[in-house]
Amino acid sequence: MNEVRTRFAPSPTGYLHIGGLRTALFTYCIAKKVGGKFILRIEDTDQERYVEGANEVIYRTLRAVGLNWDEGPDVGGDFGPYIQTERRGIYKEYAEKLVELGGAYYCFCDKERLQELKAVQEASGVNPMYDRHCRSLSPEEIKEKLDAGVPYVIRQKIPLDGETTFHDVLYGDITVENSTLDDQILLKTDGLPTYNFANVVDDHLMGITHVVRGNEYLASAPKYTLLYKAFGWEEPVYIHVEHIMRDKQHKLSKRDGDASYEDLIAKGYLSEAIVNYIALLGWSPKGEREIFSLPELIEEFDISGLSKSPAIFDPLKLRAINGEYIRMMPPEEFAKIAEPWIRQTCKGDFDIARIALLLQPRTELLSDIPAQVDFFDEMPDYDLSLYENKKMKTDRATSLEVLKKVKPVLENITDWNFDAIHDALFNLIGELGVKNGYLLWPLRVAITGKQFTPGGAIEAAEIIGKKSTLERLERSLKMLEA
RNA sequence: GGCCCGUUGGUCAAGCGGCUAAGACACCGCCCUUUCACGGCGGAGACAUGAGUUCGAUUCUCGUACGGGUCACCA
Repeated sequence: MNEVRTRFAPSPTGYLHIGGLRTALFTYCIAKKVGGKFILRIEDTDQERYVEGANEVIYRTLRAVGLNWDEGPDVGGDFGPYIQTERRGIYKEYAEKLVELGGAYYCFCDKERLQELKAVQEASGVNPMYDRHCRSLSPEEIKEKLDAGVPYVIRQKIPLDGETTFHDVLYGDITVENSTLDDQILLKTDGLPTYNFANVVDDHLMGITHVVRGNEYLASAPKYTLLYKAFGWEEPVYIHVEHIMRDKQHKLSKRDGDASYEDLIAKGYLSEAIVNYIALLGWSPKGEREIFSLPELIEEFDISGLSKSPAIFDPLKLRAINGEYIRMMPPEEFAKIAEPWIRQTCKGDFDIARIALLLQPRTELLSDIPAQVDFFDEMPDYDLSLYENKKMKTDRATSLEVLKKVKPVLENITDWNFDAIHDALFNLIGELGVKNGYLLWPLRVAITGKQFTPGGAIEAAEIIGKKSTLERLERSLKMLEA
């Protein structure tokens, strides 16, 4: 009856890929669904790839989406430290222990020898593998080299024959011949562990019960099983998830421009929509609903819904989900987040809340906004063909005629508001005995200069005000008369 | 190349031996409507392929094709 403990263990590269974020999300859900703990561990054993400030990117992103960790570098916990470089002594200790247990051995081969070996193997068409040169060194030889300070690594001692079965929740049992497994390096010359070793040690020491990780680790998984066996430790439950792809051939990568959470936010996607969408990539809920908040996701999440095949990232679907989230927002909240986007192309003194209200049902992506509101400040130049509309039965001549009649009606409105404009215009429509669109279509064109606008003629007139409406109308009238 | 894994409409996907093979996005049509959206209704579109097992295969087994992963003192 152990407590469920899961971890997200990113490397600080300064960039949180949405595939990684999705892994974190699944990991988080597994723990939270049963009231377990979610742990953050930084895997920074690669000194050469260290990036300044990268940890903050990870913290910031996870917090922004609501994946709060119970234990981690900055919040502490009983199983720390949670940054691998601060645990270096631990790995050395366990590597040496494994040597004693017979599961590992010292290796003094230098890189040159290894390189040569590899070259020869490749040339002869053999799979490159360490030739186990140091595996049979005598204790005396080892001691001698150690005392002499010869640089060394510690390698895993893979059984020479037999086979190893590794179990994954999604893939079931995967059995491989031990002879195909390399005596991989566990502890590097610099005293730091390799990923494969650090993972096993840390997961065990931190009491991790479930591991969700990318499919790229599936091939090395049997070596983990061997490591756990050699230590006499119990293996966690493993769940390997497939990659998020750009297309059938390529993984979604940094250079695609929308592979990271921050890229997406910059493009105007909502945090909640991103989380919701990526959850749906490679996982499917039981029912037909697909809009879930994070708490709902936790409730709904089930490992059995995970998929074994790669999923292509579809910006269009994300966009649609984003639109759903926008429509679900309280209008005031939408107005708040929309304002900076509106202000990009609409600087004038307008009723922003009113504009936001019109925008809300027609915005899927916040970055769509600027182009929608660029006519408020100033009417763009437009082509007179906009007046021609088959369905409204309008053309330049009918438009000119009707707009001439509209002008005095609008001039007579004293209290400029939606209802007043609406009533005045519909009065006129009644008098003329025409269809609404016959009058309203040309009017909208005349004062906005656009084919599509958020809202119709009345809304546009209301927002830009009486003075501007009449000026624009006058200008359009002149264009039509010319 | 060796080893491992995958393959249902354009995309995400449900399905777990018997179904007219769900649903969503995208697409098309209609309705609503002062444009565009929103909303509503409807439509087109899929089990990679060949054997085998079975009364019956999308579902199980094997082969083939295609795709991916992995073969580092990177994670």
